[in-house]
Amino acid sequence: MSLHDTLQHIFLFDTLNDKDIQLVASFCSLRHLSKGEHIFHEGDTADAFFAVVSGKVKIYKLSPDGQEYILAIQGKGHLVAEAAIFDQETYPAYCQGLEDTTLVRIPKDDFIQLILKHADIALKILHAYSKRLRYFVMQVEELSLRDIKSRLAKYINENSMEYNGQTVCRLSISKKELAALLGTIPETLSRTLKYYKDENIIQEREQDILILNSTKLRAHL
Amino acid sequence: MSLHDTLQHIFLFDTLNDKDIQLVASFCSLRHLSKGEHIFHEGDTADAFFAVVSGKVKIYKLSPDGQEYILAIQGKGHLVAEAAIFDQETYPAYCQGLEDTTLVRIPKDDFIQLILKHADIALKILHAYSKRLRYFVMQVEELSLRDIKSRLAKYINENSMEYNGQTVCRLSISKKELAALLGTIPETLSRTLKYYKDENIIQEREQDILILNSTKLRAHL
DNA sequence: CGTTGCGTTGATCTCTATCAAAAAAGGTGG
DNA sequence: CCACCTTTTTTGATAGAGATCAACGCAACG
Repeated sequence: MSLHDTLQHIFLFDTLNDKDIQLVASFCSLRHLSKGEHIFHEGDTADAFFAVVSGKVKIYKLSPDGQEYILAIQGKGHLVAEAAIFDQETYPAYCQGLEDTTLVRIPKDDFIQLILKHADIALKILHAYSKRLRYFVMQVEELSLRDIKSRLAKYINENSMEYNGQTVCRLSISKKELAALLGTIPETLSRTLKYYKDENIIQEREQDILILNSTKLRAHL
Repeated sequence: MSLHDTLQHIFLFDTLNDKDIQLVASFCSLRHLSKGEHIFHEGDTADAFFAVVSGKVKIYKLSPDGQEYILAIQGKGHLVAEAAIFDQETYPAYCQGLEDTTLVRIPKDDFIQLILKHADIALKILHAYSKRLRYFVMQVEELSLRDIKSRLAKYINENSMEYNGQTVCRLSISKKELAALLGTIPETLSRTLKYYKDENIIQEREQDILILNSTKLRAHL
């Protein structure tokens, strides 16, 4: 797929006419990321943000003693680092590919010029910001008011899908990473999963978590 | 001070000419809030956001069992609920006056129209969003990787000022509220303050915390 | 095969919430 | 200004959640 076609499918730009897409294409570029590769590190100069075309990246921070905390995992259609663009000069976290990933790189300065001409794009990115902000408010709330049982239950609940009669949550990330995403450590995650398994609320099968009793699971939310 | 003059001093509008300020004044209004009074509750329809003119408000959430968590305390010059405007329909938290407070109420729909005409205002609010987002990212990081000693040290450090030779942190909120802001309870805050006092790192005097040993304090960050 | 990293399990320890109660601080009405 | 009541703050004792440390099974991989 060409850059032009790719851009048309990014929600930020999907109202633009052909001529304007052409303009956007003139300053955007595709960036491929192998598994484990970084697009940026915390503290790097933030001169661009990204839209995920395919694959998945994790945004994470490191504590002074090296512990990792995952702020978000962004897949197809998500924006990455859009928050760093209108404020400071540097990225506030690390961004690394969880698998082979393709992104569109959107340079800061050109995008600002675009907004000044197309105010409706400003509204769209404001909308994206609002969603992101709401997500973080939720995170803060969770971390300060909920325990790990509850956070895990929420994760499973929100990431499960109906799959020929079964409600399944596919773990597309490692348990180590899930732990970091839930704000805990692998040992505790393992024990919490065991708790739910012992209570016959869930069951593990390869990459999947089968939900046996969604009522009981929701009771932990 | 008239609404017109007040608006001119809000950073969102400080580049507008007199005629446009007139326009903004036509849809904005002043709102006075007594101590303890709410502007909005979680779940209320979000049809406006606010700018604090004087006083102070707290934005907080309640857990199912009634525990309060303060997301932010906003004083003069800050925007309130700007995040709720471009996304969903409802406020995600409560907002209550900590003291007698005056705010400008900015209705959502009119503001969106304004942005479409003045794209530079879009940039300003995007800037405000970025700052807010960065703040929450920091909060999430703190809550998941730092203990309470560290969070308190950070608070004292960031809210202290030089005051004739002394480094002082004025507590403009109650300790109960400070506890809720740090994501803990008053008992634990009290004990943590005691720890720092016993270590001769700080000293309390009326509304103030005197920093006796900022090196040791920073060592806890 | 040895090595390396992930996941699980067990024992222990630390931090923080909870419960209880006293002390201190603030109002309020007389 | 004082007695009274309410709320905040502090202190103590206890319990529980989750981190840490250590060890082991297991799969992937050179």
